[in-house]
Amino acid sequence: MSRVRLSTTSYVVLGMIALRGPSTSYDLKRAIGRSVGYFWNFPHAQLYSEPKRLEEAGLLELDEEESGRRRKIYSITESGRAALQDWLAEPVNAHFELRDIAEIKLFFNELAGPEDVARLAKDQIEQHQRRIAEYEQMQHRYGDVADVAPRMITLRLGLGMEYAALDFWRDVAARAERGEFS
Amino acid sequence: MSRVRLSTTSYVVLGMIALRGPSTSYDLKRAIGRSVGYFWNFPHAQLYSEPKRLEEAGLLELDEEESGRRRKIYSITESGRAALQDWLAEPVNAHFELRDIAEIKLFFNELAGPEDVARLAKDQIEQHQRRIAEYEQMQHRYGDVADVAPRMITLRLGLGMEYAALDFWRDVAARAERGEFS
DNA sequence: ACCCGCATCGTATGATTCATATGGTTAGCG
DNA sequence: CGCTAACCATATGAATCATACGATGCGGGT
Repeated sequence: MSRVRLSTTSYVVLGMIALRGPSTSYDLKRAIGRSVGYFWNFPHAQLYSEPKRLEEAGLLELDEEESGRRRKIYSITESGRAALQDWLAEPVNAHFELRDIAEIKLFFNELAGPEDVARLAKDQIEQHQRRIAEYEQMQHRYGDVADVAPRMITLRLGLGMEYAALDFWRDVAARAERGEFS
Repeated sequence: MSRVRLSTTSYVVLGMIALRGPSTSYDLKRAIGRSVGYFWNFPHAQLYSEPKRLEEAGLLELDEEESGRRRKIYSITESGRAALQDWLAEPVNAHFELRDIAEIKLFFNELAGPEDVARLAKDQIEQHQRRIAEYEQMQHRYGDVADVAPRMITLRLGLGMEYAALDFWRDVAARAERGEFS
């Protein structure tokens, strides 16, 4: 029950367990992969080490499966829930962070060949179309399942950004076509 | 001139020096802060260690100021330029990555108080308005300065994403108003 | 001329995070 | 009943990160 530093990752773990109920690391990995993972990346190894830390801090409670794999099942404690709620109530002063290699390459277009830019744009268009299809399928499947609907709202933002990106890269492709990067 | 692993950061450094000409680490820090920094984040310390690495690998050339601070001035070598161009020609198979704390908190809205969501939305609206103003000012100032214009194209994507986010959070704020998160 | 204060500039540090490789386990199918 | 594909977990060293601190020099005021 010692005092520990909680990172964003910690709160995602707490939040996921609070939403889903008792979960194993693997459960978390899968649940996060289809949701929060889209706007906060995790190496899965962290989903094994982090719950352990949180358990040692008294924010999670550990239970082991009786048989089979004897997997570790974590559930949230009162003080875990309290920590989470405090965090949710805290103001967010940060702007989102983006890491986009494609944009970097485009920024350096002066140093690249014109066919490089065309290729880049084409690939990005495909990327975003794929992602849009993914999101839309989720929207379609879970959009009006009552007990998950409140979590689906972030999908709208995901889609909005995807469409913005798609439009942009289409425009870049058109410019490349017209020889603007030569 | 040993073989080293080059990261995205490495290429940004190479690219910046290729664009700007001979530069000190501090120059890089500033130039990146107003441009590529918006879609790839750097702790500034890396802009001191990375050029050193690249110099040891023969991709940059080091020159020291004669007087004063004797700052280290880096310029790109032939093999540096070649490495950069190879990278620019490589296809990008990755989708951009996002890290957005606000979205995480919204995802967990079921666990938070309704006034938390309203507050969150309000803050995000301000964040994005501020960022939009920033971008638009850049657009306005440098939009038709011939020698930097080709680098300004990424601004459009930045703006597109900002507007998508702004719309989204306005919608969330309106929903909060209507009591949808209670 | 000189000195003071602020902006400029640079580096070291320990803590986190990360990618990746490797190794068990189990269900279910043939 | 044995085999294989999917499932599950951890260890490791490298890369990244935030942050704190230290140094330098320019400009203005006296």
